[in-house]
This record gives sequence, structure tokens and C-alpha cells, in this order.
Amino acid sequence: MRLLPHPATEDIELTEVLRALSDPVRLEIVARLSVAGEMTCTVAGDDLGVHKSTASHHYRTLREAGVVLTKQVGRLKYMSLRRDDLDARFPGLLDSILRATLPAVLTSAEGTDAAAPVPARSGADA
Amino acid sequence: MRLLPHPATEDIELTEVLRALSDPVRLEIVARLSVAGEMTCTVAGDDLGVHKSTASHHYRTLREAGVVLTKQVGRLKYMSLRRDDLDARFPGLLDSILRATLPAVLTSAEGTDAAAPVPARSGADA
DNA sequence: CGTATAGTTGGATTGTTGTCAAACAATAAA
DNA sequence: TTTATTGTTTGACAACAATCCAACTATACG
Repeated sequence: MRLLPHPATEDIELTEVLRALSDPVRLEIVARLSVAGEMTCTVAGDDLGVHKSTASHHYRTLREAGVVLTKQVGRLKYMSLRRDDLDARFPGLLDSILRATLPAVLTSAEGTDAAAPVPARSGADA
Repeated sequence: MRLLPHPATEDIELTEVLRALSDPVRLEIVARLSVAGEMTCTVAGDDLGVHKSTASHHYRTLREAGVVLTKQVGRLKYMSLRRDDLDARFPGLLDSILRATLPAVLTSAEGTDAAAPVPARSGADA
């Protein structure tokens, strides 16, 4: 299990995060990650409408901006949102963006208490 | 008093707002506006380190993204943040960005207490 | 070993963006 | 009317970014 190179929490730049999230494809990837918790690149990039190399480029952009964490297990690479790091550095930012991105997913059910903003991280998944 | 063309509140796109705010110069302009409430372009662009035509381009970008509202009074153009519109469309987004931005911007004066929700809007707007 | 799977890299292309400089437009003031 | 002030527009240009395709690496599985 290898961890790919990522910026340290304190090195995450606001403008880079905003730029990373200003692309619809990347925003969609992030939205999926927020729901699924952790996904392989193949799953995250499924039906995105772009070539796999393009998707790979977006994974890299997200990783280098400090938005996602990527770890390699075997020949698979798992991506997950760096929720805690982002929230520590820019409190409330990711939540507000996710809320604006996934209105249907959240505002539907969910007790939505202040302690559980946005889809709770569902760590383990299928 | 003339109002320049702006996108309607419901037409403000998240990705465009994020993109608009992903530029350091524009982010600085927005930070200044959040403190001053309303400024002329000259004041907002003072000491930004870019040519005035470049600043003008940024004003336009911010306006077209729906981030700022511009009204012309005489030969002056006053810009102000579209706080209410942005907050209605993307709750909490602008605040989280300003909170992450301001400490670095107004390192002087201002209590910058963590409890205060970003500088209060000092503009004459609603 | 050979083959399939997962994802990256390099090249090419096309389009976007940030920047400056100079010319311009509109308004206010003298 | 002439001049100064404010800001925009246009053109040029270099840097960047999104995309595809093809080739590549690395791991897993027979």
C-alpha cells in the first residue's frame, strides 16, 4: 500500500483548491467521492464523458491541489476526499461547495445535524 | 446611476464563481470589497501590482461570474459584493472563502476574532 | 512466461487566460 | 471647449489547461 505524493495540510492553497474545483468534471469526481467515501479511479471516472487519460489528469490536479488523497493498493488506486485537512485549513469551504453541488442528495432526507455536515464520510464501501 | 449587466441570482454558476475566485488578484479584490463594502474600481485596484487594464479585466470577470455588482455614478464605478445573492445560491460559500482569505489580507487593525462572521457588510445595500 | 487490467505519460491540438500597452470613451472640472 | 480623471476595449503574446490518442508501466492472474 503506497501513498502518492500530496501537499501537506498547511501547504494547501486556497486558490489552488478553488481552481481545482472550478472544473465541472473535477467537481463531479469530488461529489462522487463525497458520497462513496473512497473509490478507485476507474469507478470515480466512470461515465464522466472524458477519455481515461483526461480523467487521470484530473485526478492528478485534485491530488496536487490537496483535495484528494490517493493510495495505491495492488494495481488499484483509491481516492478519497481530504475532508479533515480541508476543513482544518478552510473551515466550512468544502461543505458549502458540496451542499451547492449535491442539493438533491442532501436536502432530501438526513437529519442534517450541525455535527454531520454533508453526506457523512462513509469510509468503507462496496 | 446606471447598473451594468449582471447575471441573475439563479443564473450564477458555482464553477464560474470558484473560477473567478481562484485568481489571487481577484480574490484580493473580493477581500477588499468584503471589508470596505463598496469601492470604486480605482480604490479596489490600488496597489494590486497589475496594469489598470488588467484590473478592469478582473472586474469584468467578477461581475460576469456574479460575484460583484457594479453601478456607475458619474464617471465612477462602484463595486460591491453580491453577498445576499451568493449566500442565497451557495449558502456559506463566500463566508468560508472570506474567512480563509482575510487573515492574510488585513493583518492590520480589525480584531479578526474567530467568532465574528467575517467583516459585516458595510455597504448601503440591503 | 503471456495476457489482461488499471492507470500514467507524452505528444498534439485547440482553446482559454493573465498580462501589458496604447488607444479609446465618458464624465467632471476649469 | 479644453483638460483631467476613470475606467474599458482592442491587440498582441506567452503561459496554461482540457482533451484525445497512442504508447507505456506496473501489477495481477493463468
